[in-house]
Amino acid sequence: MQLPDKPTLDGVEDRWAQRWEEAGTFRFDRSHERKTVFSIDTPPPTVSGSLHVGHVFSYTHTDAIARFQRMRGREVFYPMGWDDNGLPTERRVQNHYGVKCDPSLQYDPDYEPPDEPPKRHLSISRRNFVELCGRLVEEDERKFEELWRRLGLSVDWSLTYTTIGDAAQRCSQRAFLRMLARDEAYQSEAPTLWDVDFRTAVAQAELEDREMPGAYHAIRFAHADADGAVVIETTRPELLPACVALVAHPDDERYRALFGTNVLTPLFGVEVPVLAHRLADPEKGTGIAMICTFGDLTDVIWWRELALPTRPILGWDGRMLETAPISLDAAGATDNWAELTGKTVKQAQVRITELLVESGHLVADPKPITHAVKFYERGDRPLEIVTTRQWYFRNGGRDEAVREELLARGRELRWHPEYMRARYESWVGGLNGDWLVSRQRFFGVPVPVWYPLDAAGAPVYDNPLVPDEALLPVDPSSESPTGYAEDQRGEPGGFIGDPDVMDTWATSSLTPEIAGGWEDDPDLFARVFPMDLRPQAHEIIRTWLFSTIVRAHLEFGSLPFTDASISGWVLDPDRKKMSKSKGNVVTPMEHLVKHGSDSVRYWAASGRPGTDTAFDEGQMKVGRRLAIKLLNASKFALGVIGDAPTDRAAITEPLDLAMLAALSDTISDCTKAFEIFDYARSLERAERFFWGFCDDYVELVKNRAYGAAGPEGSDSARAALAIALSAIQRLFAPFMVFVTEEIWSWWQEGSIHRAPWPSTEEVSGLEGDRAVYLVAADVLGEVRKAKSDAKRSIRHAIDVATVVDSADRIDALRSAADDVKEAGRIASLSLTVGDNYLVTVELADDPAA
RNA sequence: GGGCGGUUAGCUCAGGGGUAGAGCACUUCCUCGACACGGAAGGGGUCGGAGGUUCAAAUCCUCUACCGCCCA
Repeated sequence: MQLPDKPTLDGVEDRWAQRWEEAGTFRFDRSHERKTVFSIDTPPPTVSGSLHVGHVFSYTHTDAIARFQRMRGREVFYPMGWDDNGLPTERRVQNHYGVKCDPSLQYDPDYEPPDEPPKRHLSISRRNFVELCGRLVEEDERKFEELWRRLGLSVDWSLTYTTIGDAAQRCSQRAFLRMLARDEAYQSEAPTLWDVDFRTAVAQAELEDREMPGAYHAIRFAHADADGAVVIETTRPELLPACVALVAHPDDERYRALFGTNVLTPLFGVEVPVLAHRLADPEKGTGIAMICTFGDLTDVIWWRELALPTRPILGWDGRMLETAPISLDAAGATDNWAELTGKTVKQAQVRITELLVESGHLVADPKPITHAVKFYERGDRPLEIVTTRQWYFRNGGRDEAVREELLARGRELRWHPEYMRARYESWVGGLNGDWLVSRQRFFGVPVPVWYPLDAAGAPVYDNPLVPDEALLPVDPSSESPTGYAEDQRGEPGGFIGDPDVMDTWATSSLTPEIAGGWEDDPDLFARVFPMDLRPQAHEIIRTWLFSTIVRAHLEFGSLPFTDASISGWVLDPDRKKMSKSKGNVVTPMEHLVKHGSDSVRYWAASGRPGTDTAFDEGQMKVGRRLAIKLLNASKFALGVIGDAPTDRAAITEPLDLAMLAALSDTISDCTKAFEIFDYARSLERAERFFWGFCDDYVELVKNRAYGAAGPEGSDSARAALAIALSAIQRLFAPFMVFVTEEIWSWWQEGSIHRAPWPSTEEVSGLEGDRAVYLVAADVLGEVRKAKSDAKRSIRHAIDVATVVDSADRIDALRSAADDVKEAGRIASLSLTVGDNYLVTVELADDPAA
């Protein structure tokens, strides 16, 4: 045993992180069978910028569970992944280097970005752009790894994967091709939600509603074959040239007579029908609406169900097209159209409103309103709807049977906490279409198909050319399909590559398959899949969790993991969600340095599963205090235990046996809590026992342990202390990973993180009457209180202490009377049976008597 | 509009039929053979509100208010 003179927390993080790496403490041993493995489907953090304290929070929860399982004897498969593919990285690269991607440019192998990002972004080729993305994410990933190591995550760093790496691309493309072969992936040319800034399609899962100001514009449409007019109200007058019909509710008496008649659009004089449809809301505006292709998702439904023509007016860049989709024969129509072309939606709205005023078609001033508008969650402007060819995965959004199967998977999965299941169910229940997976972006996994070109040079989309799985990953924009030469690219009779990449979720929904080496390493895959645990935050249940279940269900007919543990958010001290835009984001490293990693972990582990938790430095200080207490209490207890061997058979004192009974209860509580992934409860139980152990038990027995009552009493106390201390250190090991390793190293061989989790077996047969510990602690507390009330030192001697209590408790106390007297410096202890618990104390005149 | 969670001490939160708890903050005291990066003690709450079940409700049930989130 080697005890430091002055124990300290200084430097424990660096010292032990390095030892763990050298010793391979957390290396996954793949020789274990599936049933002894505990595999974790780690969330790959998005590598675009910096980690924030919310990451530290949730990853600490997972790490505590990983360490518990490891100590319980499971071989833990705990990889780290980096989600580097996708838009966040592209955006970061654009800003960091001041560049933008132009796929029409040629690759420059010697390209170097400017030292200072220029104000006006430089256009570079797709391949150069992707290379810059790769360079930047490598830097970010190094910083992330440094932080994770400092935090003490027990990750096996040799298993690290990235979502843009070859293995992930191969996995993602393979899964795509298999879905294509099973007709679970398909193409469709259809109206699609579109972000005009990113110029890409967006999926339902990536939408959010934002309350935005708008205005109802009341616009008069003249009847085509009769006098008079009908007034509609719209928030989007700029879509007037895209109008294909007016619509009212079939039961709406006001408009019934108009159904089947035609009206003329103002400014453009296009004849459109007045139709009936149940989705027209009589309460909204004037109760009659114009249908445009396309203003919103209801327009899409109307367009489809009423079989209306398509009149697109918006380009992919969100500006009004050059070519009108309508005849411009009507008077003034050509001029009016010319006023709009090239304008953004916003500019067009202003101009068309002016034109409507001039022409007298705007019947009232616009009425300002606030309404929910759909945005891409990362976007800055409202989504538009444009018609494009896209790839979709069937996810139950259009198929009731598949939806039911996925709901059944949600019920099969064990959720922690249980109530999070409701989020999954409401999301799956509300799906309104299949999963749109193609993105018109660059830094992602390419859609692995080509299209043959017919004799006229037009792509034959119905007959895509697919690569052999052995050739994956492929990049169709730089590689040619089997049977074609590169010089046939773009030529009639040749081919073109699909220019799109897949949605980042289309790849990250395969993290269990990527990390587990699906098809690349079948032996590994069989040992880790389905995973035992998916830890993640609640905000991505609809995206990551759901999509992962979809993929595993379709590919394997199983869940991708059996348990999901859902972490909450970190809120700022005012209980607001932390976000970059609010400027209240806390960067973790400074707190790891300031308070110590164990202290920050303690704060994180105090957050109950699923519960949003306020960022609280106070709680970190408590963690710091706990770490120091562990240090000092261990040093002291080990000093008392000494180098002489201890023998559990020597534990005969009732107080020692009572303490061990309480320890047994604690071990049992902590274990049960961890088994249901309630790390916070486990920590709280361990902590409660530990403080009582220090305040009461150690105080009660230290004199006896030093030999005040002879060798037998000392041996009993020393052996009990050794058993308890060992268990305490291990109970805290999943949380206070550095300090527990430190104190374990003073007297034990090997890492505490590979030591067995405490078991009630360790104290079996040693559980005495719990009441002895309880009563002794109660009385000692009364004695302390008496001294404190009298403003005397805790060491002040007592002439006589009298305890009145029930017969049972007096009996229990009698068996620990000598320890109570020693700890309280009580000369005479008088025990009386009575109805009302009472402790009275007579302080000695001489404090040291 | 439907659903989920929350409301307990000044603050942050635990507890989930049997005497209201912890930490922080506050007050007072204590250097005592681990611990001043400490320790002890104390003050402080009609457990959001109203009904109900029960010998007994912070806890179970119903309604309700407010906060947050999910979905439409």
